[in-house]
Amino acid sequence: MTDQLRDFKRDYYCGDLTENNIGEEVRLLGWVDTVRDHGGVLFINLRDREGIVQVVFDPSKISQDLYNKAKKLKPEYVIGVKGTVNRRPVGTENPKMKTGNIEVAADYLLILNTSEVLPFQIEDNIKVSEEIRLKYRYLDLRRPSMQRNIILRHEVYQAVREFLVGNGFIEVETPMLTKSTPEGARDFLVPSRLEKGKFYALPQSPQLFKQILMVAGFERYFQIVKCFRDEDLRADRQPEFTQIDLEMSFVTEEDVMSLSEALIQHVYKKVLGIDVKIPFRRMTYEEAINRYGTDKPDLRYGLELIDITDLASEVEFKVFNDVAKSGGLVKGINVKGGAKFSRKEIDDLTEYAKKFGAKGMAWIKLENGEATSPILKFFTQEQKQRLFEKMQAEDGDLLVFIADKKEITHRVLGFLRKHLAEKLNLIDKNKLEFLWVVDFPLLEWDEEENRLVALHHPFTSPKDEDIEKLDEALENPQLALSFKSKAYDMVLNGEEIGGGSIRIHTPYIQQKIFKLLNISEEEAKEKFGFLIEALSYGAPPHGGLAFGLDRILAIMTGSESIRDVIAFPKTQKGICPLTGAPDYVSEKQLKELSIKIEEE
RNA sequence: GGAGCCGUAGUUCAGCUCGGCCCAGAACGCCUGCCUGUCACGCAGGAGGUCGCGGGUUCGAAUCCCGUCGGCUCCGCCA
Repeated sequence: MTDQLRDFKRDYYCGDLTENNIGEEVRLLGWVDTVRDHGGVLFINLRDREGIVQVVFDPSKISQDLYNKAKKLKPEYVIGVKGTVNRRPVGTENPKMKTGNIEVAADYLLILNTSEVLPFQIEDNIKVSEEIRLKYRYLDLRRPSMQRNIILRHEVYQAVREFLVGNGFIEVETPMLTKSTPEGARDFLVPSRLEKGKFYALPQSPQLFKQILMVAGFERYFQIVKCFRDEDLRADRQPEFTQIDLEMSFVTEEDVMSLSEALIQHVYKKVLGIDVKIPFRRMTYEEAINRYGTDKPDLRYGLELIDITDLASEVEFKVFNDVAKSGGLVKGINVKGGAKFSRKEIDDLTEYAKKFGAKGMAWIKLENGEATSPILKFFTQEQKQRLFEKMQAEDGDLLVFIADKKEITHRVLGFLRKHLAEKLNLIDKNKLEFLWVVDFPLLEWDEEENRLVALHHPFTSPKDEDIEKLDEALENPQLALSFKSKAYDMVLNGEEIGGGSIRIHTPYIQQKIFKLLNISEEEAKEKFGFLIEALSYGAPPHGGLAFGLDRILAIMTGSESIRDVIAFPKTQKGICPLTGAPDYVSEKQLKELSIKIEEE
């Protein structure tokens, strides 16, 4: 039988007790962390949210009943203890514990609940599969490191609110049951009971609502909000995730960026005490792709891409030559110190490159004053000289090259660069390299759908100079591919942690963009009619941004995956091992919704 | 849709290459006893396993083959 709590109240959290409490009688509540039974004196570590303190049951000083009761204690029993805070006897202090100089001599014990034997121990640095951790998430979350992550998350919410409210932002909730939109990610659908055959969609983001709030005249909106995308999962992608969403009226790109970086600076200072320097570096999309092969470069290390297409067009090596002359791109990376790689390691790099679409990878090893390579025989002495100069090659380096269509060369080298940095341990984990990537293309060509699609989203404003060319582009879609948008991404250590844009705020430009995207007038009206209509009633110029809160937290806490900063995440198959969701529902429920399950 | 790694006591793993000495072993946890200052307490003893699941090969399968399920990482996908 367990005891009732009745009027037993806690005086302190375990971790808050200090030497200043010595002599005080205190009541504590918490979980039995560990038990050390010496046959005589019995020690337990009592744990609550704020920490751990040692509690002593000394049979020579307490009643037989109390001692016998204490003997029953096991890990994770929930107890209340009354006792006196004492200084520990000289020589028995534990410098590893925050409360290691004191202990509580118990004279009263409540056993409020017992615990089954645990599937894993409640401590950090345990090796347990994530599956088990997620199934018993309530135990996993008792571990100090997980408690820290979730509490840090809470502190970030507060810091965000503090900063944004202080800057005139108004927090508004937007609907979770909303309308499916054709562009973008796959929607999660919710069947409507009252409107048979119709479906709500869970929002991929509050994009349209926040724009409408600008039309409604709120000027500055924010929300910490769940978003839903029914796409495949990754370490940094969950089907439901949290955005810090904001939108402002009468602003330029620069206004949104400077406010956003100030927000990040505030959060880092407030939560981690870290000074982040602003303004962040700005880099155009074009520069990012050319130098790093990606639109979210990790600037914590070098390994930049070097263009040797000109030289490649002259050499006899057919692979280089053909690519260079047919409008492709030949680029290389100088892997400093890479000459120590074995032939096997270089072959592995080639295999890695092939995974991302490369047909092969050329390489030159510079070791002991000699150059080893399968391709150098195609180079004249003078060409070699120029190549080494361009690559800034020295003894001990490994030069790797990819020759392919522009997109593939960049893509492959972008992945290779990251892979090499990890392999060579070039990444300083303590560094924070923020940057803004700006001047994104407005549109890109979708091979599958055979039409132009928005790179960001279809409400993103083109640059002013391109707005003037919209009519021309409707005649000649090729021209549209050169358009730049007023979009910007915040990148931290090679991860996109936020992105946004200045939006289109007039109905006629929005309609032209839909036309460019080959969205018919009927479809545009059906899907986005309310937006176009809203824009026609005095919509102010506006723009905003959304941060991926989970990703920011993963970086702040040094977590490998965003699952470690989400209280109840899902597995890669979108399953919640704790609750067993998703699951079948009753025939009755389906019938009410007029839904029939088709057997495979 | 595709690729890779993994799946063996409650947990983390070893055993698998080359089938039999394995009706499977270690550590931690658990149980019992002893132990009056420990804090990774100690000491002695003990319990605990559908080797993910199904099928096949074989005299014999944790081990080889096929299929399947699950977890993780990645590609595609994710405005």
